[in-house]
Amino acid sequence: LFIIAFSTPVYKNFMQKKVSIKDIARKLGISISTVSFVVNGKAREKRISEDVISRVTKLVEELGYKPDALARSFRTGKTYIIGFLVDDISRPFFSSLARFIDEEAEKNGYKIIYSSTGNSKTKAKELLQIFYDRHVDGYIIALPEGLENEVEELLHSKKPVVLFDRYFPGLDTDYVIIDNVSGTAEASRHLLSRGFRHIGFVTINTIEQQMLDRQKGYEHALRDAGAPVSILKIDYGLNQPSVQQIATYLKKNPGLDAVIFSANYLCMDGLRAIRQLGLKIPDEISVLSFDDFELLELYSPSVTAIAQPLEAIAANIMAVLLGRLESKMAEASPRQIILPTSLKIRESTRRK
Amino acid sequence: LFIIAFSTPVYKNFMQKKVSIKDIARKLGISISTVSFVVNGKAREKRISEDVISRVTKLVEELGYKPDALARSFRTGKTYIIGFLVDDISRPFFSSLARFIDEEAEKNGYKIIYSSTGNSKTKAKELLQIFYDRHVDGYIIALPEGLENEVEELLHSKKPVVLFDRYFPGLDTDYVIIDNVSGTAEASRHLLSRGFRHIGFVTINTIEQQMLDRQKGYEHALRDAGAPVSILKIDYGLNQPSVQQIATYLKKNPGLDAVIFSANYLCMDGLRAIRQLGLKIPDEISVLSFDDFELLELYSPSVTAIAQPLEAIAANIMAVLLGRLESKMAEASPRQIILPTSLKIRESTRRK
DNA sequence: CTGAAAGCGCTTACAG
DNA sequence: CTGAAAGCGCTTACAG
Repeated sequence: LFIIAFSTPVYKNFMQKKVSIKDIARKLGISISTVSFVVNGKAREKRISEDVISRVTKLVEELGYKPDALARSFRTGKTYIIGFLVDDISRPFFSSLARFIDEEAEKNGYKIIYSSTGNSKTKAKELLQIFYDRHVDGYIIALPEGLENEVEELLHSKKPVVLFDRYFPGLDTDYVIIDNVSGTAEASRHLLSRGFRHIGFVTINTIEQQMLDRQKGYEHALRDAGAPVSILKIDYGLNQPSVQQIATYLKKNPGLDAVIFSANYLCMDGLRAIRQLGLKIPDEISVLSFDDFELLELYSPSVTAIAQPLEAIAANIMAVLLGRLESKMAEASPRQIILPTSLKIRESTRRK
Repeated sequence: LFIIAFSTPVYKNFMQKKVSIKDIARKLGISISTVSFVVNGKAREKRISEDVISRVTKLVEELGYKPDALARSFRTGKTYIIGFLVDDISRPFFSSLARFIDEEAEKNGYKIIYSSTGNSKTKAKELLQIFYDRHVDGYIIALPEGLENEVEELLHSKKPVVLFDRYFPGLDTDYVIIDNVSGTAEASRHLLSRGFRHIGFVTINTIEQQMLDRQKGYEHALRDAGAPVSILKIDYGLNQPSVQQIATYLKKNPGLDAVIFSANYLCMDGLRAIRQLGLKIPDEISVLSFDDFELLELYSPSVTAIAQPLEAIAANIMAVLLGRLESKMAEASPRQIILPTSLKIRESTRRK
């Protein structure tokens, strides 16, 4: 970003007025243009003499001059801020990504501002508007259902937009997702290979693409094996809490010997339901979760899970975004990245 | 913040040039000063005629004019950005706070940029510098060990600084913490009242005030009851992982009938150690954790925990910070808020 | 009651 | 090889 290493912490010198480009120019008896060129690494390009370069460099270091970020942003329109829009930053999946993404951004001089939509379409629109108004340089978005049009319009702003977690088949944009179909297919085959035949699948009643894909992987694997398919679609926001819906489902289907929860919050509720019913895992029912998280490894028995490659997701998001920002691939066609999941086999799916 | 309601999403109109204050002024044949006054709600104060006010207001709405955030920040020095510095944004405690804090900030037109120090003092200094360079309006900081001087210097910048989670006794600044001493004291008395006498305490080898306070509460309660004190101080970053250190401690102290883990990451490792040793909770050993999190409620048996009032912490942080930002209490003396914890009694501390 | 103008700290064509 | 100047879009003393 800057070509000069600034070692002096500047906020330690509040008392003295902050140094501006004018100060440097005046003290050296040269113009601010020249100082600007040197500071921005355009000295050679502008053919500034070696002598002037070194005098500027020296004084800049001495006085701890840094171009004011606000003035620069105002002038150039670049804020070095990236907007990160998620359902809920407090969910482990998003907060883990937040950590990795921030670290990657950091290395390139960017900062992240985030916001949680809480799954509200209205809120999501407002937040995108706020990001836009604040001139973020790029967007990282877990696309809320029904926001396809807004995101499409955002693309006209020519700022890079990278979707993740979900995508919308009709949107021709960058995205980084995981291979949901293969993830659940592999998990289903794992259960089948361990002798489970009556495998239930718990999902939510939605049109979200990633949830549909997960269901598809399960259905395909079971049909290929000639095993019966049994799906519970939870209605969120209905009067009945999901723990109860799952408990009812399990009671009504006593023949099930395994169940796949298609999201970690469903698995949490599933574990609660199973505990309520007093079922033993894995002897009475085998459990498998989409999206691994700390609890599953620590639970007794530990729970088999389809893990998302968090670090790889973050790395890919940032590689695409930074690539576009640094205009190495500003005009390249959309990069659509699908990462493999990995199955963490644990005690909850022990062979019958 | 703005007195005018802007309903038209502006990012939907990329094609047409963004409207500036000049456009409004030109179209109405008045000066930009007048437009500015009206837009900033200073019309009455500046005694602008009702006629002009309504004409400006109308056109502003019609064209969807919004003052450019970047220009305004540059001019006024206010960025409406708050810097949030934590150990690790992916930890549930911090990410939950991040969610609440963002929501509160949102209501007042502020955005949050965050950074994780990863417990590195050097990193933390750099990050504070970056926040400073970006002209954040305020700081919310989980004070890293050894950064007291830097934070003290930051106070000279006259931007509000609110510490949370930890504080440094010598620093006369705003902070929001919890009552660690009472938290562990209450927890200890709970165990004693349930018939446990040999209660161990697992903490880390640190000078962090909040960890010392937790230890103090435990020690006081046990001494008051005439019960023996037994403390394990984990050395983080040593060759031996903490799970092993805890397992060794438990093996060497077979007389323990309960153990308090003074942080949730210690409890996680503790649960792993207990599982390794094959000890039954709570029959062979009772477990209690400082800092509640989802896993503890779901674990079998569910684990008793000292819960921090996350929403209250966030609300208090923001109340103090926004109060200072809106200069209602710009010069008031430091607000030092200590919030009570609450004990979530669960199966892991069932009476012997 | 309203406007002309300075200025926030930069970057960048343009001129020489 | 370097400088004078315009301008980014605002806010705010100052003048009338």
